[in-house]
Amino acid sequence: MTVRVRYAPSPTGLQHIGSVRTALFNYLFARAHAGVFVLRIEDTDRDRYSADALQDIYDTFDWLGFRWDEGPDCGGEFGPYIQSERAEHYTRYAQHLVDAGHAYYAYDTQEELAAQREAADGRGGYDRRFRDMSEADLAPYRDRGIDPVIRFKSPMDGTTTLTDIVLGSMSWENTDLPADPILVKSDGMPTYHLANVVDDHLMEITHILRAQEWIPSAPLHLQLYDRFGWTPPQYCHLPMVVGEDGQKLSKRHGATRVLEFRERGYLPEAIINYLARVGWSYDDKRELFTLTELESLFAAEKISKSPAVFDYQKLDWLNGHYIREATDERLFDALLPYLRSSAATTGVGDDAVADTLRAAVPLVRERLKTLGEIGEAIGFAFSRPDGFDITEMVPKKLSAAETVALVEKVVPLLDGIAERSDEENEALFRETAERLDTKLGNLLMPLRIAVTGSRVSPPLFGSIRLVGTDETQARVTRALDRLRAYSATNP
RNA sequence: GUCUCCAUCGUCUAGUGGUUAGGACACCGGGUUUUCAUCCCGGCAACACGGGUUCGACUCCCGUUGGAGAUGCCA
Repeated sequence: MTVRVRYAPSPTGLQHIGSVRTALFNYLFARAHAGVFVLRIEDTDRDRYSADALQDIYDTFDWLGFRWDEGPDCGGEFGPYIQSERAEHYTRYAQHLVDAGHAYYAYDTQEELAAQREAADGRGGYDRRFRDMSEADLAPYRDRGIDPVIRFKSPMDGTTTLTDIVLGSMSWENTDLPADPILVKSDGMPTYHLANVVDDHLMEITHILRAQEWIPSAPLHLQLYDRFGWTPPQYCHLPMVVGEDGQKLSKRHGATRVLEFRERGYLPEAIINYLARVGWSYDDKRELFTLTELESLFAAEKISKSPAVFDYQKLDWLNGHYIREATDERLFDALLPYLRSSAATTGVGDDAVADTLRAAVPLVRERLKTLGEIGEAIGFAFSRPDGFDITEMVPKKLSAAETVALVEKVVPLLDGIAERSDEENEALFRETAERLDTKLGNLLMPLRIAVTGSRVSPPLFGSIRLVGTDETQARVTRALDRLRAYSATNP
């Protein structure tokens, strides 16, 4: 039997990093077993439906670069793959359950249910009053003019046992379970419970990999399979992804929406590599995995049971790793949009930005954790840094006057500096430092500040090449003037 | 409250009765280096607690504590 798994998001919100982890595990599980990965849109909540959310699903996976084998956009023999287009199935099977005496119509008003819930002190407790009501007793309720729901006749004794691939076996006393959950809402739409069971069966899903938050509803699903006379799929509940406080990951922890990670400059391979490792491991050594490698290495047996904290720092490290590993062309293409939209390049022509970036790629690749940092990293190449504190130019253990003297000696070396190779420049500055009996750093740090405006920058000679000889000389001259003025008033 | 699940360094984790409890991120030192970063080397740091079972428990059982999820005409 071929393995068939599904990712079944509901288009009510933007794709969350935790949901996508579930999608990834499903995808990898399918690939590792030469199976089929299905995308099914669970849009049975008409109130919360959002077209943007639907589009976000497609955009997210386009970006991440892994796809489903069957789905609304590519079809498949088990379609349609959008639940709102499958209404006939749910009503048919719900009616089947009613006819077989496993479900019934209920005519409660929202107010009555709210009152019951309050009386039960938040403990659920539906009173099941329509469960076995006679036709005669039912009549007045039918005339209330409200659209009924269909409720499941949940068992009132016995136990239900779930066998899970990662968690093992767990059992519930049926009396502890919610009383007669709703299968079909008053608007005629199925609830998740009915729709998911019917669809998973019809679509011949063999394994369900979903987050542990679904565990409490698993017994209901099992009971439904039983009433339908179907064999349930294998369950595999995935550990939750939480924030550093152990709570469900949310906005206050940082980015949670997947495309937000793209906006911040994360590479899809970093996201995939990171996500694969939260709640799953390969062995006691390996951290780096490509999607292709994961497709053959993934094993459900290695999924962990306990919740995992989303570690943004580790993601940063991985992202830096993949940035360093990218080819120049790839990195250039990836970086360009970030640089263009950066404040550092406002008013700069597209060609000029691209030319500068092309030259800067080798300079920044080992210095970036995210693509979004590019503007900050080479902003000095686009506009003259004027705001810096002039005392920054003065190296440790030197006075302002001594620094002025040193920089004056260096100015002649600036002629044609951007046209010389790093090796030539380095040799030149080393000779000079030796001749002046000072450290190389004492020559270069003041220059670095003058040219880039910061003590932290890409390698000096490369940075100077981005700026050009003329502009470098202008910046140094200007900084030197400021330093002289400072030196005069602060002897 | 009730039900269910979970519990190894700060974090992600390896470990399946006998290990100096391993790796990675982060952090702290050191080296390379024109700053930063990269890279290399080193260090810090964990089996929640209490009972059992056993010759022997991080590993098995029970309890406690802690955490999480669920308790919807949302998924």
